[in-house]
Amino acid sequence: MTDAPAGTPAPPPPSPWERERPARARVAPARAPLSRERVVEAAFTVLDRQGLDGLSMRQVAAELGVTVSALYAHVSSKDDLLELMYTRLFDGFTMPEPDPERWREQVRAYARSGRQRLLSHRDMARISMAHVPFTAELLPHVEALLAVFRTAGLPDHIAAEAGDLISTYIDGFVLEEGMWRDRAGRHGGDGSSLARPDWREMAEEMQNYFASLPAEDFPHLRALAGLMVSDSSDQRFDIGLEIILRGLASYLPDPAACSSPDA
Amino acid sequence: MTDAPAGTPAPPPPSPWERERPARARVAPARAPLSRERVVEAAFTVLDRQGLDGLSMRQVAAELGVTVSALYAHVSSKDDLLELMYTRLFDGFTMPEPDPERWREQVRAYARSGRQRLLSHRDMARISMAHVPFTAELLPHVEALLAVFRTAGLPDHIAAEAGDLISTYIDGFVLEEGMWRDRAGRHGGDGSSLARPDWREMAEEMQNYFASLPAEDFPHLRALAGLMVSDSSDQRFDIGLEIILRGLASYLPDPAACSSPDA
DNA sequence: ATATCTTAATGAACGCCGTTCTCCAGGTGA
DNA sequence: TCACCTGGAGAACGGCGTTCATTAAGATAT
Repeated sequence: MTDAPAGTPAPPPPSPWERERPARARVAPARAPLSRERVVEAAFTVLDRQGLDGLSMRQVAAELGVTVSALYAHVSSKDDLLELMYTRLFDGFTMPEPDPERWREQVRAYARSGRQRLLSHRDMARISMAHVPFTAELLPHVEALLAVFRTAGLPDHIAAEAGDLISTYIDGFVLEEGMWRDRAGRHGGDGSSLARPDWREMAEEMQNYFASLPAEDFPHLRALAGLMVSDSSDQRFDIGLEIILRGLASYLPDPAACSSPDA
Repeated sequence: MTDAPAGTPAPPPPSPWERERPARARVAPARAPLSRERVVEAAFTVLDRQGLDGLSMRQVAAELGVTVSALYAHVSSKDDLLELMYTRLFDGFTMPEPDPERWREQVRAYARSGRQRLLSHRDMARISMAHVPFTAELLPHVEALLAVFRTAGLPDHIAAEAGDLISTYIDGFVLEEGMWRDRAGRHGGDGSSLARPDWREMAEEMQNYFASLPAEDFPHLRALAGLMVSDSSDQRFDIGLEIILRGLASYLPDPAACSSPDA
C-alpha cells in the first residue's frame, strides 16, 4: 500500500543538532513524480480505509509521503479532487447500442453495473449524490442512457425524466445501503475488527425490534419487517428497479409490456 | 419533563440501531432562556442564511448570543442537532386513513407535501438524505405510508420497497433542485444580491450549451434539452412521481389501473 | 443569615481541517 | 558559472467539533 518508502522502517526523528542536514535529501529521491493520477489514487486508498469523513487533504498527503501543500500543485481544491473521484466512477462505463427490443435489459444492466461501481469504494454514493453528471466528460454517458429510452419509444418528457429517475434511484439505494452498513459496523465492533461487521446480528436485532412494536399501532411495519431485513440487497435493488421499469413501460404504445414479468 | 411536541402519537421505544442520545441534555426547570427547541430554531435560521456548509455550532451559538459550549448542554453533538432538524421535518405530517380507491392520490399528496417541506429550508434535502427515518419518532410515518401501499393491494415485497423508493425519489429530486439553484446562485451574482438568483439566465445558458453540442454525438441530449430546462420543477416532479406510481400500479390485480392517466 | 448544593453558561484549550504563503534545494540551459 | 525555473517543504491563518475546569447565580438547608 504505502509504496513510497518501500519497506523501510520508520526513521527516527532527526536530532536537533543535525538540523543543518535536512532529512529531505534522503527521503525524496527523484523517483517519485507526483501527478494528478497519483493524488486521486491515494485519495481512493484513504477513502476506502477511513471513509469520506476521514478523507482529508492531509491524510491524502500522508498517504503519498508528501506535504499537504504539494497536493495543490496537481489539484486545485478538495472539491476538485472529489469531482475527479466522481468522474473516475464512469471510467470504462459503456452502453451498448440501443436496442428497442431489449431496452429493459439494457437499463437493468446499466443500473446494476452502476450500483456495483458505487459499491466498489466506501462512501462512493455520498460523493456521487453530491454531483451532477453534466460535465463535459460525463455527458456522453447521459446521452447513451437517454438514447436507450428514446429508442425504446418513450415519449420525450418521460425519457427526459427517466435518466434522472434511475440515476437517483441507484445513488439513493447504495447510499442507504452504506448507512446501514456503517451503523452495523459502529454497533457491534470496535472498528478494528474484521472487514465484515456483524451484519447478521444486526438483522436479527432489527427483526426483534420490529416484532416488539405494538401490534395495533404498527401492523404493516411488523408484517413487512421480515422482507425489509431478510431479503438480500441485490433482490431489493432489482425489485425497486423493476417498479421503475414497469412504470416506464406503461408509457409505451404496446400495452402488453406493462405488466409482463420479463425478469 | 420530556415535553415532546403534543399531538404526535406516542413513539415506540428507541430502536437499537439508532445512535444512542445520552440523556445528558436535560430540560431546565423554570427560568431557562436556552433550550433544545431554541437551539434547533437558531440552527434553522443559520441554515437558511448560510447553507449547510455554513452551519457550524459556533454560528448557531452566535445566533443565540451564547458560547459554543453552552449548546452542548442541550444537544449532545452536531450530528444530534442535525437529527433533530431532520425529525422536525415530519412535525405535523399526517397521512389520511388509507383508501384503496384513492391510493394514488394519497401517495401523490404525500410526495408533494414532502417535497414542499424539504424546500422550506435551504439544503434540507442534503440533511434528509443523510438520515434514515427509522427512529422511534418517525416510525409512525413509515407505518402510515406502508399502510397505504398494503391497503391498496400491493404485494408485500413491492410495498416494502415502495416506501424507500418514493422517499428516495423525493429526497433525490429536491437535492438536485438545490444543486441547480446553488449553481445558478454562484453563477451570476455576488451572493448578496436579491433572493432569486438569475435562474432564467442560467436556463438560457444551459439551452445554448446543449444546442452547441455536436449534433451527431448528442442527438438525444439536444432533443430533450428543452424539456429538461424549460419545464417547471413541479411538472418534472409530478412526471417522475407518476412513473413510479404506474410501476406500482402494475402489480395490482386490476390491469386497467396500469396505464390509466388518472391525473 | 450563612453555608452548601445545583446548574446554566463561560472561556480556554486540543486537535483536526482546507487553504495560502514564503522559501529553498536541485536540475536545466546559456 | 550563473541565472532561471520548478516541485515540494514548512509554517501559518482562520475555522471547525468537542471537552473541561471554572464561574455566577439561584435554590435549599441549617
